[in-house]
This record gives sequence, C-alpha cells and structure tokens, in this order.
Amino acid sequence: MDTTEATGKLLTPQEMVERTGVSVDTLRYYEREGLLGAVQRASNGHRRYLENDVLWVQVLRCLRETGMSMEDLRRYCELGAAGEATDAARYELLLAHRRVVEQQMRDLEAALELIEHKLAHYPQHHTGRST
Amino acid sequence: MDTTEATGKLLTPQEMVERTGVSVDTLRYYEREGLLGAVQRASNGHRRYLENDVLWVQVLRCLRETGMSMEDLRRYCELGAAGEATDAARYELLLAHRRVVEQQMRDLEAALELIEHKLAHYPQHHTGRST
DNA sequence: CCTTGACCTGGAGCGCACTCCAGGTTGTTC
DNA sequence: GAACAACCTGGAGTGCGCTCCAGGTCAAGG
Repeated sequence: MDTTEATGKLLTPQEMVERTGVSVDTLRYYEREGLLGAVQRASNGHRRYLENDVLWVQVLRCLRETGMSMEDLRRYCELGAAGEATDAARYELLLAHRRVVEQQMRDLEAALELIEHKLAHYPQHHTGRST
Repeated sequence: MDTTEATGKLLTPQEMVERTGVSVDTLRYYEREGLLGAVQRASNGHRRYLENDVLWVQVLRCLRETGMSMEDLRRYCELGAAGEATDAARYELLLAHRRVVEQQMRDLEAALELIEHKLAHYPQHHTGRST
C-alpha cells in the first residue's frame, strides 16, 4: 500500500549527505528549484527526507551529470508530480535525453580515437612502460 | 621542408570561423589564453591564421568538449611549444586525459542503463511507436 | 545558565568559459 | 569622399550550477 510514500525511516539532511554524496546546500537548492517536491519537516522545522529521496537524488545526479539542464530536470519533476496523465510527456523527455547521451557517447568515442591517434605519435612510449 | 609552418594560404578570422565553427571571440580568447601561440598579422594588423591552425583548433575543441580545462589545455600547448624535450610530459597529459574520457564513457553507459530502465517502466510505449 | 552543533532563511558570491561592447582603424565600393 | 564591412583593443558582462555567508532558532549536555 505504500506505492508513493513508504512511511519508513525519515532522514535528516546530514544522513542525506552521507547517502547521496550531495551537499546540504545543493539539496536545498534542488528543493528550491522544484526537484524534490515538498520535503517534510519535523516539528522544529528541520527537514525530513524520505527513503525514496535518496534514490531520486541519485537519479537527478545521474541526469545532471549527463548534461540535462536544471530546467529540463524541473520540467521532468513537474510532470512526475502531475500524475499518470503525463506519462507520455515524461517518456518523450527521457527519450530525448537518451538521444543526447547517445550522441555524447559518439562524441567521446571520436575524442578517444583522436587521443589514441595522438598518443601513437610518441614513438618512445609506443610499446613499453614509462618509468 | 615545411615541417612546422607550411606557408600555404593564410586564413582570415572569418575563414577560420567558417572552417572551425568557432567564433572570432573565442578564437581571440584562445589566443589570449596561449592556446594558439603567436598568430601572424597582415600589414594592417589583422590576424592571419595558418592552415594548421584549423586542425589545431579542432583538436582544442575536441579536448575541451571532453572536459579538459583551459588550464590543462594551456599546459599542453606550452609543452608543445617547448619542443621535443617535453614529449614525455605531453604523453602523460594525454594519457591522463584518456583515462578521464574513458571514465566519462563508463559514466555515460551507467546513465544510459538507468534511462533504459526508466523507459521500460512506461508500458504503453514498451513496444510500439508513439504517434 | 551557557555552550555546542545541527539546522533554518534569504540572499550574495564564485568559477568557468565564453560572449559582448565601446570606441577606433583600415580598405574597398559607389 | 562617404558609407560600409571587417578587423582591432581592453575590459565588462553573462549564464549556469552551485556554494557560501550572516544572523537566528532549537534541543541536548555539562
């Protein structure tokens, strides 16, 4: 019955840092930018994150690190918050990003080839190891 | 006899833009930052690039786009300008960058898997095409 | 009580890699 | 000879994604 919000252990900001590798500042920034929805608060006003948020932040990082802009990320989150009706749009967004990532891989491959090519031009290192 | 500076056609800034896809501003910026050595000038003070520069700028772009910082790029250029004695150092720099690029590729692959995984969760699009 | 430390807020600051601008010269075209 | 385009210089501005800061609250420990 806990489809969306498993009410397990709530995590403090510090714990989020430890588990996601993302700083508190960045976590707050993401929240402000609408990437984390409304984060719960303890009675003293301190943030309490959900187990799920750990995973979600990791997904966010993964998308960010592959070049998705904050803006697209926000769009994606808003769609997610809006429920099933937006499935198609989210699908398209991911699909588009996949294309971007695939292009990045092709670019990297080309770069790698160029680097290999240049490396091959240093004959003294061609085969052996450098000390 | 033209080992380093083939004295063929000299290129205007505009022509460089057309052939490299890099803006004049960026070309000047690169020059200022020491990535292009001393660019020749026509009698009126206008820049005249070498044929070689086209290729070199493309290499620069390739390295930049794979995340090499301006600082490392400058280091690499300075080494290049200093002659053969620096071969080993340049080799190491490229080698290090290759490792960086290889890591980027692994990261992209991981990201791609995650994206595929998420895409697979939209059943209505699982097999067919979306209109 | 007083300190300590984790947390809060709104807003300022930063680093990078460009990108743009003002103001000026040169050289070609009508 | 006036207009125009391409170029020059030094320096300021921009956008992104954080990152840091001042000033304050709250809870626990000594």
